[in-house]
Amino acid sequence: MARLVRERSDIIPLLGEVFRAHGYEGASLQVIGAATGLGRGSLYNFFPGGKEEMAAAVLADIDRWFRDEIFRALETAAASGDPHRARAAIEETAAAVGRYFRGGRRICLVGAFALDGVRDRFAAAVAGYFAAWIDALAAALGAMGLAPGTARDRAVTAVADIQGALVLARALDDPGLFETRLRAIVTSLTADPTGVD
Amino acid sequence: MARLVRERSDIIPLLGEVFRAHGYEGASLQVIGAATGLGRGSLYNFFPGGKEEMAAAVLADIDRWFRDEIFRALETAAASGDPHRARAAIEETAAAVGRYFRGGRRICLVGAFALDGVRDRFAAAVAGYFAAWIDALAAALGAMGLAPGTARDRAVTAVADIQGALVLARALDDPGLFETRLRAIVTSLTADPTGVD
DNA sequence: TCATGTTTGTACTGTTCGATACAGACATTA
DNA sequence: TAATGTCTGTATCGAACAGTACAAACATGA
Repeated sequence: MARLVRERSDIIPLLGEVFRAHGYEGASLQVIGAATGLGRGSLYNFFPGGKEEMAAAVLADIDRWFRDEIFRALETAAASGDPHRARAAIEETAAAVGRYFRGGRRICLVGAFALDGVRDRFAAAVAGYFAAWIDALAAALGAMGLAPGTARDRAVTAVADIQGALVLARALDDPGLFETRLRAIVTSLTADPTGVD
Repeated sequence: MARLVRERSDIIPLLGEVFRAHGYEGASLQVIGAATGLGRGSLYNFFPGGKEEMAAAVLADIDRWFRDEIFRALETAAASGDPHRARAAIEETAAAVGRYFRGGRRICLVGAFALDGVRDRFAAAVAGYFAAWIDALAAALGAMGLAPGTARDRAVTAVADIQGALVLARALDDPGLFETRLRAIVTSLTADPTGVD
């Protein structure tokens, strides 16, 4: 049993950047090979299911990262029942999200897939990612004292607005727009949650 | 000079729906042919530049529609200097935008292209579309009494948020989410603009 | 050093891609 | 009806596509 010279997990982030740069259909095996430094043989060794398995692995990796770094922190803070911890978690995870998207220079691959023609093929992964994000954020907002319905509405709004900021920042080629918007989104999310604070 | 049996302009909306459904790369000439009922010969007769010219024509058509139906109404109302006309124009054009996007069942092709790998090829058209939208909306908000900087910030926010609502509605396969968000966006846009109203 | 199973590059498969060539069908004008 | 120029379907092109086959190269454990 020889040890793996290169780990499958080392390749997935590279694949993610390739799909971000070229889209699913635009990321040919030639492009993927050039970006990863792997030949077809290696790629099919790691991903027998071909490009579809590569994209699924990338989506799963993104999902795992957000669960570990964002959603869990929000839910842990929410479970504590401490409004201040919940608020702090929202602010800290928002900063982490800002770093993840490279201050607007990186798009959300899940959002891009949602608008792409391949949406149907990955519909479950796409929907699950956003649903988990909304659930985690709503839990934290609930711990801050908001009514469940209000918390959910605000969570949906915040997640949607982040996506919109990424779209517009990319469209106008203005990453700063994303950072400005992200700050405003967090501010409106954490400011005066109960109306009586 | 024989009369055109089929107009080029009749085909462009069909092309738009094909690109929406399959993405740029995913919309092969075979798919395009099936959707339009035209053979390769006809398609290249109307669009000698091939698929890239088709997509450019679609983007130009979308741009023209928004200029005619949305931006002009906003700017005309803004030019009147009447705050009530400006506010009414914002509400009316928002309703028109909602109808355009079929209540969240239709994506924004320009936004989708912004996130796609073909972004660079159509960067000017994509940026121009959103810049014009922001300018028109900012003008109307200015006529409502907002300071230029505030008006622009709110316009950027509204346009971004609409895009985000479209992304999330698509991702969660929940068109109603778009309609709810659109109403909220308009409300926050037109409510208490000056802070002293 | 040898045996074992994994990883890798190369060559190749059939298919589909965007694009072209072109002859015939067509509507309109003369 | 004949001439004219536009439109359209089919056949076909070379290139690129996703995916397969397979033998050499490799790291490891014995």
